[in-house]
Amino acid sequence: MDDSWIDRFEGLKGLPADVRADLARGSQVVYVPAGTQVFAPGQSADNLLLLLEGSVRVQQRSDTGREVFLYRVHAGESCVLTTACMLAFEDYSADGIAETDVTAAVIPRTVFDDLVGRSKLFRSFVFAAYSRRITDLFTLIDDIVFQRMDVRLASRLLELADDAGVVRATHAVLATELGTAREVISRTLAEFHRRGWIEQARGQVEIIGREGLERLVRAAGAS
Amino acid sequence: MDDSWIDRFEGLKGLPADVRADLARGSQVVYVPAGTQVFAPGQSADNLLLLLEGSVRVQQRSDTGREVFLYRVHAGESCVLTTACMLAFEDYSADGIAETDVTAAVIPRTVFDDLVGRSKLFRSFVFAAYSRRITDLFTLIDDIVFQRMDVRLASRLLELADDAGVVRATHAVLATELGTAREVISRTLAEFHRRGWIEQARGQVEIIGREGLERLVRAAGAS
DNA sequence: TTGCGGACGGTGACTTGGTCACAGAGCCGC
DNA sequence: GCGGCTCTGTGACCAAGTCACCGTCCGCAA
Repeated sequence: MDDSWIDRFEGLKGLPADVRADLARGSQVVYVPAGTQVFAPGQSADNLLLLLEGSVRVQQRSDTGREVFLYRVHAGESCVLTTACMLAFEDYSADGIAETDVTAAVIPRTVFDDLVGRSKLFRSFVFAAYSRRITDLFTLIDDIVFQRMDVRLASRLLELADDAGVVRATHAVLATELGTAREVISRTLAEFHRRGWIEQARGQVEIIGREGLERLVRAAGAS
Repeated sequence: MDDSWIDRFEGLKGLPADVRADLARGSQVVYVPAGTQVFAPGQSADNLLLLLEGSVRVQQRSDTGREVFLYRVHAGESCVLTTACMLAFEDYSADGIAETDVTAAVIPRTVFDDLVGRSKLFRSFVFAAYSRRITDLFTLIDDIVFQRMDVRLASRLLELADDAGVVRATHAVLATELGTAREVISRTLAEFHRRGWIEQARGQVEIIGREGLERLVRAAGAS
């Protein structure tokens, strides 16, 4: 039984041997190709996911058919918000979509519940994950309400850029990430380009004036 | 030892006698006058609050000094989001303010942790509370991003009105509730008045055309 | 009683952001 | 090289947030 993946999670390293063994035995490592819907609203979640590789985006579909990006789960993190709904036997109201190919450890409801009951350390792990997500949601709300779009876009570009400073995403994708309209992204990017901070091509943005973007973000004092 | 308050919580009624006794013994019922700051950012929460009477509003203070209303905790509910931060030993980033006089049961960290470990039912209670709050936050975000202000205001007025259809709140208060500016509230209320839905007086709004407001809310298909 | 200060509400001008409609430009398969 | 797709750009318009300022109401103290 391979349990080496457990060590990728900072909060789980110190698990006592018996708990660790039960976790390894009770869970299963799965592979999910990019684009898969990992969980969906109305489908009650029966498993806790711990991401080993890749990333999952979590978003809320609104009545009007539009979507808001809520947060992103990276490797080494857990999609912990589903657990509340899982244990409460309530339906989840958000979508989870694999952005890249994903490997994850799947922990069934019963195993999870047992571990939470038995191990204080596992409890801390779970609640710490909650804490982080919730704080994220709070700052998201704060951003949406008070932060200007250009600042939010600049900050997101810096975040999404690869080592070469290139962001591979269409305007439409960036728009849903920030919960705004495509046109707004187009206009703002045009402005960034006018200031010599970026170059644009179909489906990608290249950052050529990092300092300008960073100055803009800093001037607003956040994120 | 008076433990009758426990029965006010639907999810705790079925607790086994020993767990129930420990909960009653380990916790304490306190009285807090209106206006008290129940918890504050930067002050790590050491207790879980279960509200018996009154209500607490939870809001986030932003860097810019403004505030967003996040949610309201009513009697019979718990302020469960603090628990994550409590167990994770992280600082909470939101304010909690008693809107009315409040009586609440205070459960210290250690007792809470013990109960979560021991009782499956208590676990369900906690996670169900989480689930509800998180879903609330999701719909809040949804509202902020997609819903028109007039709809949100109408819906909030209906929610806050007492039996006589009167809402006691200044425009400024309504503004922070909805995360907008006072002027917007003033203008929107003026419009509602023009349509014969409300009467206004200093510090209060009287609903005289409930149907109009309800129709507006329904037409937008939400809340 | 009057007068003062502070809280509350109203308003106009302006900026930002979201919506709508549509047009052109790049990409791909056939 | 042609249709059909996706992606991007643009102008007009509306909704909402910001700024500046004023009038009004209320409580209170001289």
